[in-house]
Amino acid sequence: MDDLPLFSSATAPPVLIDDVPATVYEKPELNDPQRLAVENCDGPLLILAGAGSGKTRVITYRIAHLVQNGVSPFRIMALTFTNKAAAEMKERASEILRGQRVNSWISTFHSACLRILRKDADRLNYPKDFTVYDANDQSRLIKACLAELGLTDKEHPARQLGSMISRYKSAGKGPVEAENEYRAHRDEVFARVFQLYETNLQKSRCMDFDDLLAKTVTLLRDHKPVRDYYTDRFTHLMVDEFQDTNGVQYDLVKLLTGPDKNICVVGDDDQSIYRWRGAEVGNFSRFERDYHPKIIKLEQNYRSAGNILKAANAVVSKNLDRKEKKLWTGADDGELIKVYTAEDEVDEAHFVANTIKSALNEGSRSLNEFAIFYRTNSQSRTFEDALRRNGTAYKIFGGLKFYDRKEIKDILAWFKAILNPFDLVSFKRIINTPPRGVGTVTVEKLEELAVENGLPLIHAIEDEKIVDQLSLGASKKVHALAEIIGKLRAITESSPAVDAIGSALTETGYLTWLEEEEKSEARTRMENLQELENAAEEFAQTNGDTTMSAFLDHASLLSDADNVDEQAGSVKLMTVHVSKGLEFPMVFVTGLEDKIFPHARSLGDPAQMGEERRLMYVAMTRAREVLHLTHARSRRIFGVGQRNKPSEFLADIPPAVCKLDSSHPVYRPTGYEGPRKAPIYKPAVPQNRIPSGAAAPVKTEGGFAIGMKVVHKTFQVGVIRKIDGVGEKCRLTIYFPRFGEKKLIKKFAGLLQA
DNA sequence: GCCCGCGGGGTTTTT
DNA sequence: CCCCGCGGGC
Repeated sequence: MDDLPLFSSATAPPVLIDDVPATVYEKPELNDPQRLAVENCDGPLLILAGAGSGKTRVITYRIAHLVQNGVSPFRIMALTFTNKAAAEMKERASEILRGQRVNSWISTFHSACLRILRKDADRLNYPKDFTVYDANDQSRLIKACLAELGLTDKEHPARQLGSMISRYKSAGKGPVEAENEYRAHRDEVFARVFQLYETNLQKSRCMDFDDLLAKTVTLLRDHKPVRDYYTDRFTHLMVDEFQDTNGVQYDLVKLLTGPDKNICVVGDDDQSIYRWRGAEVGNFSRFERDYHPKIIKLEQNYRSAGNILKAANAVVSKNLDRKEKKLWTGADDGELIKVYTAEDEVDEAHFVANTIKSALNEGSRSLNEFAIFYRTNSQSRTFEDALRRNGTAYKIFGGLKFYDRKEIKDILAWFKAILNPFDLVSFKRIINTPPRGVGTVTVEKLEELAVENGLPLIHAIEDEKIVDQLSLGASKKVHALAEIIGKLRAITESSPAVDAIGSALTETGYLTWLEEEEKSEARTRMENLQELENAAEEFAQTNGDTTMSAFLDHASLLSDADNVDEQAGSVKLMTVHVSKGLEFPMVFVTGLEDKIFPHARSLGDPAQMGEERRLMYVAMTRAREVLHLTHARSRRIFGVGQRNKPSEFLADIPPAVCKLDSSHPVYRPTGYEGPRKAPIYKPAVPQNRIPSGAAAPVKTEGGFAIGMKVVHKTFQVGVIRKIDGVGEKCRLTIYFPRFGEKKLIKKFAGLLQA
C-alpha cells in the first residue's frame, strides 16, 4: 500500500505521509498550530480542529497557559455540550495546574445557564427555585395542553410538537413567530399549542431545556447589571464543539463576551451531525463576520492510521460547502480497511462477534478496545445476541438514560412536586403511583376545589377542610396521600437527599408495589432505585451539598450516568451519534446499506445526505488502528425481509485502502453463497425499484412501495413512507424534503417513479 | 380504578 | 418484529 494515487477526485485533500517523525504519534508534544492555538489568548480566535487533532489537549493547555500568564482561573469560562467533556476538561486542567484551585466555570451550556438563572431568575418573573422539565415532562405538559384545547394526541403527537417547539426555541423564536410563519391548518394548531404550553409552563414555574438557554439570553440581554457582572468576571471565554451550537447558544456566547473579546471557539464543520436538532453550522461564518477572529487550523491527526484517514477524507470530501481543510497524519498507513458483505443481519452480527472473539483469543487485544457502531438503536439487538452467544462481555451506550427511567422519575417527582407546588406535571405523576385509589374523577373534583380556594393542588390535598368535601371513601384515600406528602416534606426539609429518597421508597409504597408485581422488570427497577440512593449519596459527597434541590438540578442536567471510560472490560455498542468524541483501536461500522446508513429518510435531500456523510466520517475517524465496514445483502426491517444495496459511502472509499474480508468462518444461514468476489462498490444509483425476486415482500400497492422515490408535479421528489388501503382508496404518505410530509390519494396524485 | 389487548408507528438525541 | 400508549371491558 504505497504510492498509489490516494484520491480519484481532484478536490480531495492530499494526505501527507512521513512528514513528521514517528515519535510524534507516540508522545505528542504541541505542534506549531497547536502552540499558536494555545498561546493566542488576546482577542477572538477560531480554531478549526479536525478529527483527532488534539483539540481537548489544546483547550486544556490554553487554560493552563492563561493561568501561567496571570489570568486568574476565576475569570475563565469554558462551555461544552456534554457533562463528560466538561468533566474531562476540568480534570485535565487541574492536572496541568497541579495544586491550584480551578474555580473556573467549566461546564455544559445548560448547567452554566441554570447557575445564572438560579441567581437572577426573579428578574424574569420566575422564582429562583423553578423546576427544570425534561423531554418527558414536556411531553406530558403538551398532552395536557392538547386536552385543554380539545385536541387529541393522536392527530398531533405530543413528542412531535415538542420537537417543533424545541426547534423554535433553539432559534430564539416563540409562539408569535410560529403563528406568523404558518398558515396551514395543522400549523395553526401548532402555534396555539405552543402558546398554551408557554403559558402553562410559566404558571407551573418550570423551564424546559431550551428555556434554560433562551431565558438566560433574555436575562443577559435585558438586564445590564447582570450582563455586566458576567462580562466583568469572565474575561476569557472558550466554546467547544462550536459546530453544534444553535442560534440561542450563539447569542448567549455573544452576550457573555466581554469588551476585550477574548473568546476562543473550537469546532469542526465536518463533524456537524446535529443540524436536525437546531445546530447551525452557519455559526462559523457568523462568528467570522461578527468578530473577525484569527483563524487557526489543526490539521494533523494523531489518532488514526493512514488508510483510515484517507478513507474518511474521501467520504467527507464529497460534501460541498466545507471549510478548506487538509487533515493529514504522520502515522503509518496501517492495515487495510476490511469490508465484509454479510448475507443478512444475523450473519453480519456473527462476523463481528467472531472477529472480536478471534482477536481476543490471539491475546493481542482486550475487550475494551472494540467498538461496534450502528445508525439506529434497533440494530443493536442482533449484535447483543451474537456477543452473548460467544460469551463476550458487552455494554450498550445510549438508549434509555438512567434519570429517564420510569421508576426514577416516579420517585423524584414526589420531591419536584413538594419543592414546587405549582409543578402539576410532577404532582399528577405521583398522585396515583403506585395505585392508591385516587383516580381521575377524584383528582378533577380536587382541582376544582383547589381553584375555588386559590390553592395549588398539592396544598389543597393537604387541606382537611377541602378534602372533607369529597365522598367518604375518596377523602380517606386522599388523606392517606396527604400524610405521605407531609412526611416526605418534613424529611426533605430536615435531612439529606439520600434519606428522603430512602423514605420515599417505603412511605409511598413503591417498593412493596414493585415486589408484588411479578414482572421480570421489577428486579431491575429495584436495583435502579438502589442506584438512585447511591447517586444521591455520591453527589452529596463530591459536591458537599446534601439538599434535594441541588440533587434534582444535578439529576435533570446530568442525565447519563454511564461513563464509557469506566466500563472497562467490555465491547462497546453505540449509535454513531453517541460515538462522537470517542476513539477505539478497533471499530466496526455496521449496516452500511442504502436506506440504513444513509438512512431512508435522508435520501433525496442533499442537506440531509450531507449530514449522513459527516456521520459516516465521524464513525470512521473514531478508529485508531483497525476499521471494519460491514453491510448485509438482506435485512429484516420491521419484521419484513428487505434487500438493500451497499451504502453509497462504500463506493467512495478508494479501493486501494480496503479489501474484502472473507477470511473468517462465518455463520451461514441456508442459501449462503460464500463471499462475493466481484467488486461490490458500484456507485449507488437511486433505489427506486420494488425489490423483486427472492426478496421478501415489501408492502406494495399498484406499483408503489414504501421507500420508493416518486415525483409529484407540485411537491417534486419524495419518498413513500406509508401506504394505506388498496385500489381507489389507496392513500400514500409521502415525505417531500422541500414540503414536508403529505398524504395523497394515489388515484389523484398523478405520481411517477423517480 | 385497573389491566389487558389491540393498534399504530418505529432515525439520530450532547442537555 | 417489538415497544408504547390508550381504550374498552372487568
